Amino acid sequence: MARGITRPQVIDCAATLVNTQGFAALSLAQIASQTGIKVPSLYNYVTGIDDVRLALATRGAQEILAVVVHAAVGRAGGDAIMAVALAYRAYIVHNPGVYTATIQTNNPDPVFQHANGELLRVLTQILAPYHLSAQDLIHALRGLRSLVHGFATIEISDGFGMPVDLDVSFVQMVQTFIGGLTRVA
Amino acid sequence: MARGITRPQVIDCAATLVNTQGFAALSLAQIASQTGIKVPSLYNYVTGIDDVRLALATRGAQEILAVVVHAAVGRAGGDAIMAVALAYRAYIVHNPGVYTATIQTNNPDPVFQHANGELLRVLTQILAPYHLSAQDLIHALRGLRSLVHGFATIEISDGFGMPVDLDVSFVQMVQTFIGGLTRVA
DNA sequence: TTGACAAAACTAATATTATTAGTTTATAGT
DNA sequence: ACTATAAACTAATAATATTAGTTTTGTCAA
Repeated sequence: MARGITRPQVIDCAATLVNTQGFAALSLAQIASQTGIKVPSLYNYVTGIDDVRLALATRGAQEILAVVVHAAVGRAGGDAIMAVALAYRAYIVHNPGVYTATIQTNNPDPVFQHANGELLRVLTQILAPYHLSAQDLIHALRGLRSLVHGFATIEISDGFGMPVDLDVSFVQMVQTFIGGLTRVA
Repeated sequence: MARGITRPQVIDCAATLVNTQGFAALSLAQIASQTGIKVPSLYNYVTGIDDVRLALATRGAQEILAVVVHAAVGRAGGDAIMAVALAYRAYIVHNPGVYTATIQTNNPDPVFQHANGELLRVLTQILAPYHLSAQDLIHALRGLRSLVHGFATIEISDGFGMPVDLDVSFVQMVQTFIGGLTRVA
């Protein structure tokens, strides 16, 4: 009986599980087997399988915020948008399972909400130089999120069949978006 | 014992189920209860729950192809792109469960593959007037798919919090994409 | 009309998962 | 050393998918 497990360890275990085996492969049995305790003992750390999923979602939101902030510092304008988009996409591609958890049905956890709010704030700041109206700012935020989310989720589900460089496709798409911003502004 | 059930009826039932209750709510128990037969009897029509999911995916691919073709006929250029994008998005919003099935892990069903291939062909045809290079064509196809897929999936997961008209955001995003095409060409 | 055959339903049983209840064990503080 | 608590455990239950084997039902030919 492996005494001394912690909740973060359980969520860590779940994260590597979903990232390697896919979100659907998540089960308490898998986590228990990996952490060396029996399934019911997991209830000392989580309230159930849904709690694990929500914890993964919260972790994803925090990690995304971190990489986006890291990409944004010291950059401005289109340069910043491109860096953020690339970082965002890279996170999704390298953490497909956790990202899937992050976009599943809504998460009431205040930590999750806060991370998402901060993300929105950062993206808003990046778009500030374009002096968009309040309406156009919202349209632009939606567009940017759709772009990156759409591309990356198709990418991780292997939806792009063709053998043409994905990086080029992505950069070109984001550049078109940036171009559209300057025209609107 | 409700004799005379057919496989299409089973899949119909599954479709309305996932569209109303969400993809995760799909179960043989639900289908059985709706169709009036017992769970094991469903195995006369499907090989298991995964078969149901694949059938939903195939149906989704066919229906998307249909609405896209319908939107494309008689239009050209940016007009056609906008119409197709709007139709594609409308399908997703009105059939969120089936669409979720469609984008789940890859489907070997030749009917599914054929529908997807045809969809690609239609989109390619719509982009023909822009005289893109083979590479740029692929980039453009990826961009268009990412745009629509990303926006609609965020929309159906309630990811756009703000009370600003979604239609306007979508149209503006697609217009930016169209503008980018003419500049590349 | 009846009897055979096949299709389509059924019951029963098994394995897996999540969950709850109640019990034991280990550890930390007095 | 004793005790209180945290953290593990076993056992049991409910829901799911699946398989095996059985009964019912409808059709078609003798």
